[in-house]
Amino acid sequence: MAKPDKRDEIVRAALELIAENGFHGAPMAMIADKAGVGAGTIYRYFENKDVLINELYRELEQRLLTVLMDGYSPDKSVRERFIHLGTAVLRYCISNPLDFRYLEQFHNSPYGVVHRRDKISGEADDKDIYRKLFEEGLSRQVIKDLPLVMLFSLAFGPLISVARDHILGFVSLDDDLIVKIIAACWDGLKR
Amino acid sequence: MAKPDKRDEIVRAALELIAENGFHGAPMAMIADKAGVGAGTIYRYFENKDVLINELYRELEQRLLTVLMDGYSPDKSVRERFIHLGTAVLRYCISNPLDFRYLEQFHNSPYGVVHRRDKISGEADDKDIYRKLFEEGLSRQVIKDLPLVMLFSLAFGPLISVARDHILGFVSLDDDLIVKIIAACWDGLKR
Amino acid sequence: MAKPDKRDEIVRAALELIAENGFHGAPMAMIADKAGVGAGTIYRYFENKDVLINELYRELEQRLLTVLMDGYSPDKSVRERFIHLGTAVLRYCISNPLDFRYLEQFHNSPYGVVHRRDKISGEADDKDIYRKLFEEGLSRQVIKDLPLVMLFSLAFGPLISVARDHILGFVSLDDDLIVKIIAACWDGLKR
Amino acid sequence: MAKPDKRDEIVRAALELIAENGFHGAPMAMIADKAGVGAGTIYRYFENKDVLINELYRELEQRLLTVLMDGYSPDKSVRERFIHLGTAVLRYCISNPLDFRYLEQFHNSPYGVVHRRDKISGEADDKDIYRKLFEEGLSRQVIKDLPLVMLFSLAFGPLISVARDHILGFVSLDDDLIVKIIAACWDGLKR
DNA sequence: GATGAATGAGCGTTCATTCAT
DNA sequence: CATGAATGAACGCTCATTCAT
Repeated sequence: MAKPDKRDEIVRAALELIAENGFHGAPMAMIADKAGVGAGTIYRYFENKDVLINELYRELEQRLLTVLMDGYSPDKSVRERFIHLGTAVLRYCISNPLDFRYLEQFHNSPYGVVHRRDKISGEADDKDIYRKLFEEGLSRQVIKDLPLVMLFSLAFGPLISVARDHILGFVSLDDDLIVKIIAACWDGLKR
Repeated sequence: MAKPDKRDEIVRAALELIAENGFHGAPMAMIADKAGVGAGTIYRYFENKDVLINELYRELEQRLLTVLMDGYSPDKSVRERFIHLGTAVLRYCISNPLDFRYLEQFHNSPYGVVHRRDKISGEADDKDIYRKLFEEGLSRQVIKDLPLVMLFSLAFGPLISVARDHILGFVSLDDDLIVKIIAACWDGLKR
Repeated sequence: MAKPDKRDEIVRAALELIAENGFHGAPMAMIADKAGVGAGTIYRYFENKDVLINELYRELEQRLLTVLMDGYSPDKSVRERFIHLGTAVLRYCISNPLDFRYLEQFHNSPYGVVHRRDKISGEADDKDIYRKLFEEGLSRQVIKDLPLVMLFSLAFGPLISVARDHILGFVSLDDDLIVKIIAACWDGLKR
Repeated sequence: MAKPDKRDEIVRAALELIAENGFHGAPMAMIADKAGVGAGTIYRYFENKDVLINELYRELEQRLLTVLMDGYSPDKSVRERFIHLGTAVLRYCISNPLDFRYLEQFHNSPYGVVHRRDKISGEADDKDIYRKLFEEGLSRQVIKDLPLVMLFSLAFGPLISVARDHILGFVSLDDDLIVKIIAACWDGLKR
């Protein structure tokens, strides 16, 4: 295995450039430059730009999942768990704006669609915690009887939107507002 | 005067290609081709690609606004008006998937950010109906006391997410689900 | 014959645009616009852009020749005639900067080379007066014994250079300087 | 470090094509082709076409300056120095016709005007030798009392014209004629 | 393994010219 | 005759990818 140093630098550089400038505002040469490696070196670690983009996505997803699971207790009520997760997501996005903007770019691009399709018969990941939580909520009849994907929309739609507004400077989220917005999302979900 | 025929064909082709492939999956030559015109012809109607993209956006926004206003009655309750609007938005997106995907691409791009910033001191448009509605809801104390932008997130976040899922085939929205999701959004908003 | 009005407008517009912006700063559409005619109309009067450029050149050459001949008396001495011509040329260039700049552009372009080659076995024109004058000067042994083309260079080189400098604002030619520069040219020529 | 080989080939190709066909008769693709490199390669060495054109100009100017200075002795008389310089210029132009035609194209274009304006508060270069020479000639009262720019015109105008005629085949300059034309220029300048 | 110079297809855009009206 | 909308070849330039060193 090649020195992970270089791989890390490439990934970091790609994250920063793509988050700030979008996929086509981040040429491979610029990524290489920012990473302090030769242009050709990127291709030792990633077959091509698409692969780099997808692997970077997976890494960020993993980081987010780790944060979500930190302090997550399956013993608490559905509502409490929902609030734990929502708060964690929002705080993560706000304190890691590059990660958030990258994830957004990814989702709003052909990559995102492919990715979701691939996941219809998916393995365990961040969304799965939610899936289990929602399924439990459904069976306990504490949340609305709607298809899972719609519950995701109800839960994530406002969060993502609000996180973007914060990052773009249209609102300034503090702890109070974070709590309130998540409570509001819960109001949308709960039966 | 130029036959508007050609302008229309260009706009239609651009809509379709950009909705399906994103801005950089839609080269001018391809748009021209699909529109059945010469490459240079586009430039008789639009100064450059940016202008084409922005004008197309404005046209779609206008169409959507028209649909929203159809049957909108300021005399009804805040809740009823919210449901009218939400239903109209969702129905429009579902029956005009290209429009919806175009609007999404636009919003999730530098164009969209610029557009929003430009509109901070904005004139009457579709978002303004919502603004007025929310302000009334706030003053009547029927919706939560949150900044306007967050109310937008609460209202639109789930709608957009759900519309996308429908278009990508992840859910199949029927009238029943539409009513339910909008009711859920209302639950998120209402005090 | 078509209304000469339009032809004149086209020629005038072409002169102005080409003099100010060069040949490729003067698209046919812009010339048509400035001339107040349709783009296609130009092609009724001139087969193509090259023809327009060449005909315009010929017109300017003719105008200049007329000015040169005004008050020209074959009876005066070679020196006096030379000074008459030089003064006339310089005054013309200074008071018709568009004409001058056009002529310059023309000479310093493939058109100019072709034009000169075509003229090696040439008819009567402005240069011919000079040719006769120089031939007479040679036979009278009042000017240096050099090939004709070199005499032209000695006579015109400084004039053109000085006219350009005046138009570009690097010198300001007044009557005194005009007289002096032409006298200097004569010093270069005379035996 | 890139082999300067390629840069040289590009420069040579650009020189040849532009000298022969003018700036717009020398598309980047054609230059690349003639240089035996890919179209994109040019942009590794020159930011854009303008930069290529200007750098090539500067290189030629430098070469010419070197030739001028070779054997130049500030101790000789103004006349002798003038003749040294003029002879060197003319010989250089004649034996490097591509250089000469390139320099001409450059001077007779917007580039040239910008270049001259930039140089009004200029550093030492080829023209400066002339400036010093003329200033000395003025103070010694051996050359005519005219503005510097006009002295340049008197000195260079005929030289350039005669060099062009030679290159286009309208005269054939030999050593004898070179000496004579420069002597004639001196006659024009001297008091 | 690492490099970065080289590549060339592909982009957005311009403009001389044509031809239906 | 006059028009100007339409054309498409050609331009300057970018960038993902390759490969000799």
